[in-house]
Amino acid sequence: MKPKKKAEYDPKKIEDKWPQEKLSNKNNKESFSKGKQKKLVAYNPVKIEKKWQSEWLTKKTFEVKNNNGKKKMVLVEFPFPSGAGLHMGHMRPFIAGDVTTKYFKLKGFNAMYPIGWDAFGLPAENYAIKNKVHPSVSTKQNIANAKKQLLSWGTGYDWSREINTTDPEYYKWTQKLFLEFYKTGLAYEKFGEVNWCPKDKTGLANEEVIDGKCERCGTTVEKKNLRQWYMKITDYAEKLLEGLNDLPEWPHAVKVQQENWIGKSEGAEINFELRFKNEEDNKRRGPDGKPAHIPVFTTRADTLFGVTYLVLAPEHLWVTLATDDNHDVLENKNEVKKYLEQVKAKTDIERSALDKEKTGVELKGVKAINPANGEVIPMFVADYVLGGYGTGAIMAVPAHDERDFEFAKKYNLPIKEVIAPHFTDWTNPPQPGKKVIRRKTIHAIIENVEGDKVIGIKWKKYNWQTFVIGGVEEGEDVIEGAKREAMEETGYIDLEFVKILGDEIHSEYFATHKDVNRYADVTGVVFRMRSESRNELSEEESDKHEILWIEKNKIRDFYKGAEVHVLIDRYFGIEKPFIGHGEIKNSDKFDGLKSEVIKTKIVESVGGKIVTKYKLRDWVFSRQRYWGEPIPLIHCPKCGIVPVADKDLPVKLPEVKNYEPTGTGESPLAAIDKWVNVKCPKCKGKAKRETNTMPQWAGSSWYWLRYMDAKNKKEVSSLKAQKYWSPVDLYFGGMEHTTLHLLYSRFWNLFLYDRKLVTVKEPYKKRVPHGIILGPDGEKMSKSRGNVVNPDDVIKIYGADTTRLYMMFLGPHGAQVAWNDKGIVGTRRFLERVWAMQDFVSKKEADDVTAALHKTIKKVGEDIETFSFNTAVSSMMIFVNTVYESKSVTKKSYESFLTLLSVFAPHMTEEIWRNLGNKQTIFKGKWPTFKESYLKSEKVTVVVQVNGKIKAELSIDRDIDDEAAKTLALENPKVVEFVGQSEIKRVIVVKNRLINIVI
RNA sequence: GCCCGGGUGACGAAAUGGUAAACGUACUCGACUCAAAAUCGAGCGCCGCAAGGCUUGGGAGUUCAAGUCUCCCCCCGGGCACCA
Repeated sequence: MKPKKKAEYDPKKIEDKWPQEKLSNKNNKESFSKGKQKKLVAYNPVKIEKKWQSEWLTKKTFEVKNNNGKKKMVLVEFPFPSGAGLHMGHMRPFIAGDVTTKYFKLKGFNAMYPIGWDAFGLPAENYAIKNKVHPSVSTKQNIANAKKQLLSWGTGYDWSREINTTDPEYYKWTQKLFLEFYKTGLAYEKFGEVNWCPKDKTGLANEEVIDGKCERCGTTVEKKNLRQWYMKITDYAEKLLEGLNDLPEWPHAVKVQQENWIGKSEGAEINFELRFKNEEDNKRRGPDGKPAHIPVFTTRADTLFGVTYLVLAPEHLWVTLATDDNHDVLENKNEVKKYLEQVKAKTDIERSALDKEKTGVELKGVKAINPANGEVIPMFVADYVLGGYGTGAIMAVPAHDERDFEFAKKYNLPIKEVIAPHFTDWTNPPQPGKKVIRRKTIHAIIENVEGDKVIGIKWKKYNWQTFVIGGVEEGEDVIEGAKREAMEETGYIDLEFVKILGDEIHSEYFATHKDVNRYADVTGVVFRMRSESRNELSEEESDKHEILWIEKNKIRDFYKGAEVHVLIDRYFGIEKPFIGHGEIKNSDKFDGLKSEVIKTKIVESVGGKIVTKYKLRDWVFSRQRYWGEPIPLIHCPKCGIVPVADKDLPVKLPEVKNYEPTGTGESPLAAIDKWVNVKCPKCKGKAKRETNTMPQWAGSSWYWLRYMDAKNKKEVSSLKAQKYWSPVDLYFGGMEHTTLHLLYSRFWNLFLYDRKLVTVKEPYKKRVPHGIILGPDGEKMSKSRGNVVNPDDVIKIYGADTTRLYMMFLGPHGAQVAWNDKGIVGTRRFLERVWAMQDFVSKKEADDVTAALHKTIKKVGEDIETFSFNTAVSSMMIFVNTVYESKSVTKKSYESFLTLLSVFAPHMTEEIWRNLGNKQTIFKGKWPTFKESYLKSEKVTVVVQVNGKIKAELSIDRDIDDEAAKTLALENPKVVEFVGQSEIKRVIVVKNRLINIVI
């Protein structure tokens, strides 16, 4: 544990260092203003920012209408309004989205930037309990506060579309959509073991358990048997996976993470028949007419002949039955029962700890039969096999699976190889079109007399380092061949054969010296020198390579080829399972075939079936808490579960005093008799409401649809509105939601698409993840660490424009960065300089300024579209620096520049824009266009290299032809000096950039 | 262990295979000032008085040319983790 530097952030301190008056350019106005005329008023963000914020709000500057030209919809994950307010982590994506949307507006798009409140959930409820206010009250306060913050940041949200998941007018539709799932059978009730957070006192979905801990509060999750509602997300596993292919603009990392979470694996189910000790048991037939059997799931059916035992998970039904009081097939029933109890006592984390030694117990009295070869094999129960995946039973192939190997070693079970290792040399791969020659070859390891070193061959021509290698000739066996090669290549003649290193392995490569592709059947052979007697090496041999003595422990460093590691392992007596693919052996009629291609054939030959499995599990959709959407169902003793009628939606949360979680697995709503007891909508008899509520993720699973049609009283979101706005063009958010909200909402959308309630399959065209903002100490911001920086404090000191700009300048949007005030003065200075440019406005400007402006227009536009906000800011700084060289700029250029800057620093640019005499807001203006012709200067600086090293710079005319450039370069005195009398082999000219002279 | 990102000055960082360190911070010097701050101007990777040489985590390779491409290794961040 290294000591961590404590956070040093203290707004007070910074205020001392940078008090308002120091930051404002009280004095510098004199130094810039050319004396005469009126004096420029100092830049004062406090005054300016408030003024424009309220004007934009009252004039509805950022509100958009439906069906109003080319659209863009920019979404940012809507915030949870916590008691602590919005933090730096919110600011980053919110400002990025704001910059981008404002840019689209100026580009002429009807660009929507909506916002709302994801206000249900545990934190709100816990906060309310702690502060002894009703969550509905605290939520209202928190929202008001967060809204104030957002406005003070200068964001351009469309407030006419504001939503709030806890508003009955909103959750009415959440409930309606839930019923849609229910009616289609995709929401179902089940009693069973679920993840339970003892602190939050509620069940959790798989996605909410991270490293065995509650995603919200970090408490270790327990298992509890409960009645819960589930969403059948597994029905959509394939569609969720396939849909990723339709999202070319999503980041690779996000797609990979979702793909892993869905965890598709294609394999086979194969039945293993059982043999009992008692013949009577063997005659029994199951309901399917078949003898007793265990189906196993495997992705490596090609290794079926290598199965040496079977393993069942402790939760496997067969184990449960075999150990109950009604059955008596096991000879060691008590031992097995004891083992099951031991397993049960372990937590999930203990069970899955990787370094843990594998345990298990043989199921004595029962055997399984390998359907491929009829071998009778033992059966085990062991907790390295999971009950919840596949069939809960595996066929163990210790020769080709690490876990099985480990288990087999521990319990002394047979290990049978069925695949010969195969390697392709990727540094020197087989070349397409070349002939493939298959040949027996040898790798000979020759030990010295003392036995502490072996011979290594260093090839002079090919940059290889090998053992003695070579082919086995016709009529020789491998030992003879190896001995012959060894003597030829090394000259040593007194060699004693020691051993052969196991079976053949296969290696494919391009044999450069023979110009063919080699498919080598390699055998490792070990010799020991009895004496050092040696023949003279032929000249041919000694030209080819030199002989080195390698210490045994350095062998691996000397010879690095992958296939050789297997031989070296065998040489040192290290046993390892081979998990790759290769040639099949010991497998009857399949021998000699490639393991990748025979899976299906083996499965067919034993009557198995090809199946696909997913790691994804159904989504536990109910919570035993108060502050969530009530599930709109009624339990009737006669009619069963009856959905609440549409006209009776929303089912409102009852206003109650006591809403603390019970911890019994029942929701606090269950105690509210007045609310619970209702009439059955069907038979009108006595019935009870469902008392579980929906999870945190319900309201956010469809919220973007509501933005499109926020005021609709009749439906969730009209298809007409959706047709215009869908899909969401850009979705800013965090990586932490990849397998939570982002997956859940894709699932809802895919389902609603199938129900024809939405118009597109995938809701978000492009996902833009941001790196998290760390505290000044480089650690995750958290109250307990005391390194939380409040954006409001920063704004108070520097102003919103400076803070926004710095937030964007801090680093690449996708990378995590530590919030550090160290550099923020730089962006403030930049804005001061932009402000002071008001004094530079004149009729003329230098050509440099015009060129710089056009370069900046191009760069800022491109950078915003690729979310490279940091470099957009720096290019604007370069422009301002250029203007400061000549201290004059035309009004037109200044206005163009202000428009670029306005998306980052809206307040100040709006203020100057109006000062310049514009009557309308800058945001009704137009994004400037650049002229290609201004981007190019007449002269360019070209670098002259000699052999790749820079020797001189030339200033030459743009686009002059290569020959002319070459001549100029060769005439340059510096170049002449370096080239001297040397012969010039080549000259490479890269237009307008570089000339490289090779001598 | 596997899968994604990363590793570049004192620091945040930039670089279609083509001048490494743009822009900003910090620092140094100069101007202004009685002085300081602010501001303006200049400098600022390392070694060297200089000429010049070296430099993008380490090692190899491809190329006229590598931070960028290929292979091996080390380190940091994130995700998954006995998924058969």
